Parts: sequence; C-alpha cells; structure tokens
Amino acid sequence: MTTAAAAPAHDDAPVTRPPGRIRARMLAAIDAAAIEVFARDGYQGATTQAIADVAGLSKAQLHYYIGSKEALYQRVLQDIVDDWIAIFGFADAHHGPRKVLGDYIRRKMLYSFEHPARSRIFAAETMRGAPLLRPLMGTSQRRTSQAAAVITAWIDAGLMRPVDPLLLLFHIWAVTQHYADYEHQIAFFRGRALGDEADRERLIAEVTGFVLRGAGVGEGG
Amino acid sequence: MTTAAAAPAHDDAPVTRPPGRIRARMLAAIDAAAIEVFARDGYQGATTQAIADVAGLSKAQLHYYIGSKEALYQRVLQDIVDDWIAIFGFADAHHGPRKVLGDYIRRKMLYSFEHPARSRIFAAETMRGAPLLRPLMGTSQRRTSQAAAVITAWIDAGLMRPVDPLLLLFHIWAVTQHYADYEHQIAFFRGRALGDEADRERLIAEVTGFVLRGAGVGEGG
DNA sequence: GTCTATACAACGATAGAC
DNA sequence: GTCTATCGTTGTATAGAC
Repeated sequence: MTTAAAAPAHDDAPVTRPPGRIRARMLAAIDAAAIEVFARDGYQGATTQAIADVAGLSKAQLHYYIGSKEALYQRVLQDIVDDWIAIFGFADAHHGPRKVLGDYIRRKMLYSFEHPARSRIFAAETMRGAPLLRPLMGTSQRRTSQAAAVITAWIDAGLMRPVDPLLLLFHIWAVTQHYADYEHQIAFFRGRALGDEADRERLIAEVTGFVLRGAGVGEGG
Repeated sequence: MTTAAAAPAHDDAPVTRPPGRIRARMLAAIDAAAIEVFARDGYQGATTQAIADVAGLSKAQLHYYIGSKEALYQRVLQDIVDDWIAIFGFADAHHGPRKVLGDYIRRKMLYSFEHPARSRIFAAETMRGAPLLRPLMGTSQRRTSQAAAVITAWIDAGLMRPVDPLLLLFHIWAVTQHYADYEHQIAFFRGRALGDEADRERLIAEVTGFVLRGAGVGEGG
C-alpha cells in the first residue's frame, strides 16, 4: 500500500501525493455544479455542457470524470437520500411527539433553507416516477414504517390525535419541503426572499405550531 | 358574421365547416400530450419529438401547429394558471373559515387527484425560478392578497387562531399539491396507488381536519 | 391550410494525443 | 492520469411541396 518512493520531508511540501488529489477536488466541484443544474433543469433537461460550465471545466473534461450523465445523477441522488436518512430520526420516541416531531420539523426546515436545490432534485425525480430513485429508497421505506409505528404508539398512549400516521408524515414532508421546492413562489408572494436567522426561526415556529396542532399534540405531548 | 354561402340542409352533414376544424382537434391532442410530457420531463427536458409521439403526429407536423416549443409551453402554463384562479375562491367569506377553507381544500385535492400532471408542471416551473410563469401571476397575486385579508378578518373576529395568513395559504397549497406532485412517493409508501372514491374522500377528510386544526378553526368557525 | 424533406446547432460520449 | 479533437445522434425549426 506504499504510494511511492520516499521524498524530502518538507512540511510545506507533502511527501506523498494521495492518489487522485486533483480528481477529488474536481469531483467536489462537479457535484456542486451538478446539484445546481439538475435542480434547475431536471435530469433530462440538464446538459453536461451546462454542468461543465458551472464547474469551470470543458465538457470533455467533465465526461472524463463522471463516466456518464446518468452515473453523475445517480451519485447526486444517493447523496440526497443519505441526507434524508441522516435527518430522519424517531429513535428517541420516549421523548414524546412534541419534542420528536418538533426537532424533526426543525431539521427538515433547516435543510430546506440550506439545501433547497437538493430538495428540488428529489422532488423532480419523484414527479417523473422516480425511476432512478426508487432502488435507493429501501432504507427510507423501513425508517418510515418504523416512524409510523412510533406515531401509532403515541396515539395509543393518548399523546396525540388518532391521525393516520403515514399521512401525518406526508404532511410534514409537504409543508417543510414546500419552503425549498416553492422558495421562489414564497419569495414572490411575500415580496422578499427567505430572510435572515430571525425570519427563519419565525417560519420554523409557525410550521411547528401548525403541524403539532394539526396532529393534535397537546401541551403534555 | 356569415360563415359561407348557404348549402343543403341535411342534419347529418354540417352545412358550414368552421375554419380550422382539423386544427382545433389537433391542438386539443397536442395540449394533452404536452401536459403529459412537460410534467414528466420538465420544460428543458421535454422534446418536441416526445410530444409528437404521444399526440400521434410527426415532429414536423407538430411544429407546424405549435409555432415553437416555448409558445406551446406558455399556452399550457396559461391554462394551468386559469385553473388555479378558477379553483381559488374566498368570495363567500361570510360563511366563515370552516366552510370556506374546507371547500377550497376539497377543490384543491380534487384537482390534485384529477390533474396531477398540471400541478407538477406548475411545481417544476416554480422550482426553476418561474421565468415564464411569473408574468402570468398578476391575478393570482391579487387574489392571494385578498384571501390573506379575509383570513386576517376571521382572526380579528375570533374565528380562528392568529396564524400568519400568507403562511397558512402556503401550508394549504403545500399539503394539497403534495398529493399531485409526490403521487408516486405516496403510492410507494402506502403500497398502493391513490385509490377509489372512498379512499380519496378519506384523504380529503384527513387533510381538511389537519389544516383546520392547524389553523385553530374551532367548532363554531 | 396541411404536411414532408431537410437544415444546422447542440447533445452525450470517446478514441487517442499528451 | 489528464485532457483535446472529433464522432454519431438527436435537438428545434423551416423552406417549400402538396
């Protein structure tokens, strides 16, 4: 596993060059560019030329690194699914619906604010039938079933209303993701862009209150 | 306003042929095909070839009727905005939030069930910054402001909670449109497609209850 | 008015130079 | 390993035949 013959030990000049150092930097830039372009134009609409332009490479250069447009897209999708799973979390069910749902809503809202492009890619892929996303959703499906079971338990314990657990999750996703997917419409109707920290906190509070009341989570939940 | 010189008066053989009869039939087929393809592939991703295939025409034939891909897309967008405005309705404000919001939610849900493709086109156009939709949104913006004022009046009358009126509208749109835009995901997690009349009524009831509780509309609202 | 043959630009991708 | 020159295909659109 030696990388190369040894070399002088200057601190400012790394002795060994990790394989694909340029590659790693390139791929990071490419991923960022791909997310931006796929979010704006969709999978079919995005061109490798546009992604190359945003990443600052020639189209041919890009193709060398990505293999194919579909492979690049799949990588991006996988990253987004990983985010989705990382944010999802009903493990601490014993804290009750107010805390668990509230925290989840906050994480989803922050994700919508910070990574709207990723949310839009997920939305667009779902809208076209999710042909490339579906095979990556196994874990998401299991986690969703588990979360639904947790909600059912809360209902049985009298901590919230007997809403349909799965539909409640849909509604949470709908409202929180709306702030990413429809960001432009929201800015249009509000007359200003999604604003500073304080504004975001207001939105999170409003959404949280709306959902918890909708789910019938009382003061004691 | 005479259409042509007179002709025999057989009932089963129209005397005059309205100008562009073939054209009207073609345009109807083209619109339906365009909605399907734009919804699946987005504006950039949709090809005139694909639309022509679905409509059952040659690509060149299609181009004769549509002028350009952008013109076709704009026409579809205008139709969708017209739908949006027709469904929106807060004129009967005196009936109170329970009835007005409930009826509106029902109309939105039925639209999501019956025209998911149209909802998706609207979503995709919004996600990419709505460059071609924005100029068509003047009326929608006015109606939205009026609706927000109505909600404010309800709040002042103590008929519902002091939620942010605009955000409440966003949340209604988010939840109802979710059943169109994320239809495939919903089917995936529920393990079955959006079902029959009874299933749809259940979903409408669940969404309506969720929103009205979230808005703090009491029994008397 | 309707449709076919065709133009030419942009697409994703790769063989081969460096 | 990296990148450039170039390929074959498909894209939107139109001139001109019917």
